[in-house]
Amino acid sequence: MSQAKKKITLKDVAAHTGLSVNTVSRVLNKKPYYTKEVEDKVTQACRELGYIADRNASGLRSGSTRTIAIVFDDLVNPFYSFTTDILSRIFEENGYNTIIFSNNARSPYVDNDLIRSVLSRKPDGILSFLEPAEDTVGFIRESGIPFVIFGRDGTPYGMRGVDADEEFGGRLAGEHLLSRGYRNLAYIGSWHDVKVCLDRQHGFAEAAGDALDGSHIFYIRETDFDAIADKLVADKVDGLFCFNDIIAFVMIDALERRGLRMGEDYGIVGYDNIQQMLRMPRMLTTIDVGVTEFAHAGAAVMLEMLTDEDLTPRLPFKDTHVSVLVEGKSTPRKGW
Amino acid sequence: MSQAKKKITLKDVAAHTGLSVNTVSRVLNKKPYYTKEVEDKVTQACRELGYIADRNASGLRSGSTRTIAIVFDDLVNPFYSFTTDILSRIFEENGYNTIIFSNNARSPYVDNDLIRSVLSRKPDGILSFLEPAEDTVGFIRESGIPFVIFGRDGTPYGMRGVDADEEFGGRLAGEHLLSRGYRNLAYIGSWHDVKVCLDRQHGFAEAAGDALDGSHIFYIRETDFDAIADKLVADKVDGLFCFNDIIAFVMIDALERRGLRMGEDYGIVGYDNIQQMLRMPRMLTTIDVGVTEFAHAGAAVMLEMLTDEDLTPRLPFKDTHVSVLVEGKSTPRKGW
DNA sequence: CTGAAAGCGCTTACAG
DNA sequence: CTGAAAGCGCTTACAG
Repeated sequence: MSQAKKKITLKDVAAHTGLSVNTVSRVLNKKPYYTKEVEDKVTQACRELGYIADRNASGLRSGSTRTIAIVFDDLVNPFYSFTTDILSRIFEENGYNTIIFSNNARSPYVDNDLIRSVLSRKPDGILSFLEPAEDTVGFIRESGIPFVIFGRDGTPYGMRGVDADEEFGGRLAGEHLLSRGYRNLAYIGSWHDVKVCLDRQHGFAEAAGDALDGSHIFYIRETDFDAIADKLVADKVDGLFCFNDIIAFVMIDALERRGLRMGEDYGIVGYDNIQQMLRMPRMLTTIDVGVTEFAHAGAAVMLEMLTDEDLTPRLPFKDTHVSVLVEGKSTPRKGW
Repeated sequence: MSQAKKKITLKDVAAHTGLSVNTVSRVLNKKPYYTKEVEDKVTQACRELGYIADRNASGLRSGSTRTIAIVFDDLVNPFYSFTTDILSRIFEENGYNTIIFSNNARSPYVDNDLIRSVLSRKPDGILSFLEPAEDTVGFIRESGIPFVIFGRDGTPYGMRGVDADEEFGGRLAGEHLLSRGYRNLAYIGSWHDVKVCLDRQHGFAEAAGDALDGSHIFYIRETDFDAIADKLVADKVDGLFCFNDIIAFVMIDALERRGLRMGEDYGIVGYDNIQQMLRMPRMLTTIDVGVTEFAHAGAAVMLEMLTDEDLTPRLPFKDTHVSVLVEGKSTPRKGW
C-alpha cells in the first residue's frame, strides 16, 4: 500500500499551470477578473493533480471557516438527531460543514469548558440546543459570534432563539387527558430549572386545574424513575404527562413492572412525536411541534445571521406554527 | 450589545507576560523546558485575557487538526445517532472534535464529492458508516489518512473495518421464525448491492431453507413499501425479516393499512434493537449486536490508528462479540 | 487582467 | 531554559 502521497497545494497547481498562486486562488474562488482561458487551465490542472483546497488554511486567512457548531446534550434522542440531520444538510447546501459538541450531560447548560472548546474551532456560527450558563452569557455575546438557541427562548439572554409555544403544548396535553376522563394527573419533567420544562408544566397545570396535585410534579434529575413510579402507584394517579417521549417510554416500562398497563390502567402523553420520526406505529399519544419546519426555521435564522441579511421582523416560529396533539393508543377514553 | 471583542492571540499573551510567543506556546502545549514561574505567569495571563487557542491555526502548522470526520447517510436512524453519540464523546475525551458529513442518501457509498468535502477539512481520521465507492478506494488509500469502515467489512477494500457477524444475525432471525411456526418467509432488505444487507439475507436464507421463496426477497430502494406489502399479502407470507428496525416499522404500518396485525396475522423480526436505545417497551423482536460495545470497538480502532500504537492482532469485534435475538411481541408462537 | 508580498495564528526547527 | 525566524496553505490588499 502506497504511503501518504505528497499533499497537493495551490503552489503545485500554480507551478503546473505557470500561473501565480494568487491567480489560481482567484479562479477557484470565482473572484472577478480572469479570462476563460486561465479558468480552463486551472480547472484542468486541479483535476489532473487531484487538488483539494485546505479549508482550515483558507479559514485562517479569510476569517471565515465555513463551519457551524451544533451543541446538544444527547444525540440519542431522535428530537436532536432528526433536527441535527436536517440542519447539517441545510448548512452543507450553503457551504458550511457541521461540527458537533455535547456536554456530557454534566448540566443542561452550555458551560465554560464547552464554549471554550467550541470557540477554539472558530466556527462562523453556533446553534445550541442548550441554553448558555449564567456565567457564559456575557462571554458568548462579547465573542460576537452568531449564537442561536434552538428550541428555547433566547430573549432572557439577549440572544436569538427559535422556540415553540411550550405552554400551549402543555395545555393540549392537560385538556386531552381531562377530556378522556382522567382525573388524577401527574407531570414528569426533566430539570426543575430549565425553562422549556417549566413552560410545559405550567401549561399543563393551567389546563389540569385541581386534577394536578403539587406532589405529583417530578423531575427525573432529582427523583429516580422507580421512586416516581412507586409514588404514582401509591397515589392512584391515572393520567401522566411527560416532558418528552423517551421519559414517557421509561415511565411505561417502570409502571409495567409494577403491573400497570398503558392505556388500560392509566393514560400517558409524551412530547416530540419521535414515533413519526422513526416511522413507528402510533402507540403513544404525544405533542408534535412539526419538527421539520422547526429545524428549517432554526437553519433560516442561523443563515440569516451569517449572511447579515437584514433581520426584517419576520414572524418567529412560535407565532406561525402551532403544536398539535397526535393521538396514539396510550390515552383511550377512561372508564365509560 | 458590545461588538466583537478584539480576538486574543498568542501574541497578546506574550506581550502581557513579557515572554515570547514561542515560550507561551511551549507552556500551553506542555513541551519540556520551562520554569514553574513562567508556567504560572502564562496560565495567569491566559485566564485574565480569556485566551482561547485557535485550533485551526495550530492544525495548519502542526499537521494535525485533532479532528475526526464521521460519515453516515442518515442520522435519524438511532443506530447511527446512538453510535455517533458514543464515538464523539470518546473522541472528545481524547482531544478530538467530530465533524459530521452525510451523503444526502444519493447512494450507500462514500462518493467522490463526499470524500473531497471531507478531506478539505483535513481531519486526522475518518470513520465511515458507508463503504467507499469503487472509484474512491484508491484515492482514499493514497491520501494516507486513517479510514475506518464501521459496521462493514473493510478487507475487500484493503481498509480497516469494524464489523459484526451479519450472517449469524440473519440466521438467528430465520431460526427464530421457524421455531415459532412461521413457514412462508420474506426478507426486506435495503440495497441489493450492499454487503451487510446481503450477508443478513444469506444467513437468513440459509436458516430458512425452503420457507424463503426467491420471489420474497425485496430491496426497498428498488420496490416501494406498498408494492412489497401487496405482494406479501397476495402470497400469504407469514414471517418477515427486515434489514433494520425502521424498515420493520414501516412494513408493520403498511400491513396494518391492509388489515394485517403484527403478532397476530404475521410475525416480524427487525435488526439493531433501537427500542432499547430509546428505552422503549420491547415490542419488536429484533437482532441486537451490542451497539455500545460495537461503538467502543470502532473508537478503539480509530484511536489506535491515530496514535500509531502497534496494531497487535487483537481479536476483532466480529470474533469476540455475538449478536443475540431479543424477543418482543411481534413473533408469538404461531397457530397452536 | 495578473503577480509579488504580506499576513492569518499558530508550531517547528534552530540559535543562543 | 528562552527567543527570533521561518513556514503551514491559503486570501487579501496593493502594484503593475
